Amino acid sequence: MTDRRAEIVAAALEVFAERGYRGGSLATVAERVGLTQQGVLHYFPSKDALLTDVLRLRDALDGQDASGRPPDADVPMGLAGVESLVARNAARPGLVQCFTVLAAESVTDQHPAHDFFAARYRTLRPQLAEMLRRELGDPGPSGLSADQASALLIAVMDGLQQQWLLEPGAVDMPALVTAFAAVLREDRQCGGSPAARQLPAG
Amino acid sequence: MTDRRAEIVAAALEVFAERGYRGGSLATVAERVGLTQQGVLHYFPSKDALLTDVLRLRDALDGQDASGRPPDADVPMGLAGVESLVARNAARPGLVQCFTVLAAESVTDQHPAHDFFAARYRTLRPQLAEMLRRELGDPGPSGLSADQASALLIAVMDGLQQQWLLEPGAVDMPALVTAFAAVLREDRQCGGSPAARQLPAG
DNA sequence: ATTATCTATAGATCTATAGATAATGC
DNA sequence: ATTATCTATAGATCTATAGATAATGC
Repeated sequence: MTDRRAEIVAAALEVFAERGYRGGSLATVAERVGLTQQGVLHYFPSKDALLTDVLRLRDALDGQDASGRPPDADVPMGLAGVESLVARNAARPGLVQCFTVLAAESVTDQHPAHDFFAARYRTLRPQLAEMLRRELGDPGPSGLSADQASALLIAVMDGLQQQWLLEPGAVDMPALVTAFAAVLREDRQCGGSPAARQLPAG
Repeated sequence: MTDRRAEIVAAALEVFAERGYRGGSLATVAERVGLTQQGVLHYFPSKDALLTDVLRLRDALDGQDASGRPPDADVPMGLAGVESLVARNAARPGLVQCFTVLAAESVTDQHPAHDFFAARYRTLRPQLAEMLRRELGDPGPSGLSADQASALLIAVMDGLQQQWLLEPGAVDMPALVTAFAAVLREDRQCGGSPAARQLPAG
């Protein structure tokens, strides 16, 4: 059954979040779904194959936006969509932890997720840059080029996750991403004096 | 000899960078310094103790600024100092990788570096915030509070490292950090029209 | 005496393969 | 027949302890 496979992938996502890929064992995954380690290997030919499906699941979950729209909708995510994605992630610490831990682990030697994450960032940077270009111009009101703003926005999201996972109460991820987005949009007073306020021409 | 200890710690930093803490073995560290695994354990009572010294070394290396000033100088690092630290780190991928990999791994269950990294961020955020408050005011010219700018600046540095480690040629860390710092300082045109440019009162 | 190393080894793991057994679906 | 699951087990690791041996420093 595909049910069983999905159950195993969900358990593996948890286990990899808690211990990383190298530190998480098939036996632990098996235990959570009430199987032996060999039972898990009936559904996946290897631990690597299981990881591949976990990464696929993560993408699928992330692709759904708040309204539950399918991941491959014709309308791509805007800056507001990024903000709402972060808000949603703040309620899914397990998913965030899995992503953060595996992404960092993937930079290590011969890690099976290396190509996945390299491709993900290589794709995501120009995609977000294109979105920013469309919404804010290039350079945007902040003075950053769309390419710069894209790399920085991704960095902000990843970096805040790291801090948030270590001390959830100390870091308000959605508020900080929104504050950063506001800086990119420059919707704030200009020059420090309220009287001097000028709205961008766009 | 303390020489030997330092040699072992340096090798361990490399190994943990390449494979993480859980994935890096004492045997690999030993091999690099021409000892057996038991020889390494003559100098460190456990793998954990070795990790503790690696984290200490990282702090020591980071504390030195470009001019080689000692880490506990009375004059704390300013925003320009952060920029030059990033520029220096861009030439030390091994050190950066060790930090990034261990920091992410430290959020996993019962990781021996958890408290180290939690304390590091808990300390660093208010320190950087205080620096930003002094240099840029609170809120700063970008409209961000010093606390927000501090968390975001740390996130930018950590997040860019992740992208840079996966594809070094695609991400110019120092330039991006400098661009972000420029946004915090708002040293760019205001409102889009050169004539309307206003310098902050500070 | 102390320090630096080594060999030997206990005791846990871990992944993956082989092959048995039971249940399900033609 | 195929699918799901288990037991058994090979073959690698890994950390840490015990205790031998050689070299160094009083």
